[in-house]
Amino acid sequence: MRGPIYIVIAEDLKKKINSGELAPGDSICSENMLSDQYNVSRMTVRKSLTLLSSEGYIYSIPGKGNYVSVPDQDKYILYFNEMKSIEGSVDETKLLDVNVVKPTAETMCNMKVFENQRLILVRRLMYIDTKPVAYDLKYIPYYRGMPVVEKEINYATFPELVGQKKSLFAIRKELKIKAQRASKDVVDNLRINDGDPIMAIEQKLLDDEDKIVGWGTTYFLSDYFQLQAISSL
Amino acid sequence: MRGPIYIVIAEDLKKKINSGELAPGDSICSENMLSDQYNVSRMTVRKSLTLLSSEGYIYSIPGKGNYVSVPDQDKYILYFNEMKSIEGSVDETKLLDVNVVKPTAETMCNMKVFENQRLILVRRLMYIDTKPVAYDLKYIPYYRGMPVVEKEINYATFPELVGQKKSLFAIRKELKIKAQRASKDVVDNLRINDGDPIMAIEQKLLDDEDKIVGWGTTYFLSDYFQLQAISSL
DNA sequence: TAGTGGTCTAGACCACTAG
DNA sequence: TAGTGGTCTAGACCACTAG
Repeated sequence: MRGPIYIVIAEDLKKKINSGELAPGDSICSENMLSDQYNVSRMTVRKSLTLLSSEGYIYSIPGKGNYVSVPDQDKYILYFNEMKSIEGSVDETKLLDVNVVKPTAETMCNMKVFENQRLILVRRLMYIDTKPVAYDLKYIPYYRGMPVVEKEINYATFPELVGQKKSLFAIRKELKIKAQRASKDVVDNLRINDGDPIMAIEQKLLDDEDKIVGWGTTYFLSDYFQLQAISSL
Repeated sequence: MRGPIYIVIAEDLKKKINSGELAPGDSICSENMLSDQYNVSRMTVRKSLTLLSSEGYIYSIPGKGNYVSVPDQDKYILYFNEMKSIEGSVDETKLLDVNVVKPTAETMCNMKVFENQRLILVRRLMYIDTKPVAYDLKYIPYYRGMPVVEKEINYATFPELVGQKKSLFAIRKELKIKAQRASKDVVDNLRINDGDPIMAIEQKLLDDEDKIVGWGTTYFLSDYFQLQAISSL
């Protein structure tokens, strides 16, 4: 139980919250009371409370006091990387082709672009033991003079493909995860049977101005793919 | 750009990181230099840096300095609640049955219990427009004298079923998400065709001593189910 | 040895809450 | 009006880094 005092105070409060002694909505001793109890300055108490607040345990109402939060039961941390997500990891990635294409109705809608805009379409296959286990389609807005270097594309994840200019900090990502029957395109590329179950993960990449800088879907053979998530907090 | 000075300093640094002016690994001006630049006390600068650190933008090496983090590209925030996750939301939940059962090989393995332990098995169906769209199985360790009140179970989420004693803060959860063909049990309950694609979400609940306090799977009709996640940071 | 971040103090002033 | 949390200061001492 050694270490900085502010950690000790924070741990003491955490214990009370975890045990249920302090329930969601309950108020916590005022900062002045805590600094008396622990015989520390108010700033040290505030350091403990700031920590607990940033971890989601408490919140404050200025002028009133600090209170125990209602834990967000539905929030999870998910790790996903289309190049690393496959059980046993991918042996090989094969770049099928890179093309500049006209937008379809689907891509126009999803990427919010007009008919005259051109898109780069990158198609890849991931293999385990020479067996294709994932099929990957990615669209990136095409601008005149953009270099499309195939060598760089092969092993790059989506943000790497897109974020050459901007800092990776500035790129937001959204995932949609669904189970579905394999479509004809997927059946052909993964050499599976019509209607086999597939895990489809759609990725959308947005820059700091909310412009869509990339959109695509990875189709995973369901037997080779599983996502894991853990509760945050 | 008004507001507390420590927020201004933090936003200034964030801008430099987002624009790429400060790249991952780069060192940040020392706390003393920043307090000179902004004409504030070192404690105020430290407040800015603590904020950026807790948000994942920077980290510090004591004795050396503060540095820009390598952003965790693969980390996402996922919201999931088996009672609210269905597109258009569930109209009705039907409790099929609650039974005290002997553990199977599967539950013994997943819940780390022995043959002599008994389990409560709760089976539920979720409906939209009288159509069953999700089938839910949950196991909870049974202890003598445990009340099994059906009324309370019907609309409860998993943590609510389990966490009556402990604080909800103390319960950790793990999800496994996979696409699969419907098994016979699922086919029968959801009244679908053999082999239809299903999204299976397995939940494991652990208490603060890492004991497994609940385990179960929800099988969603894939047409009615989609998960969304957004990049954290 | 000079500089760095980590911890802690004792004070100040503020806006806000609630009796 | 007494008490609360929010911001900020000017100092102190520490262990650590790196020349």
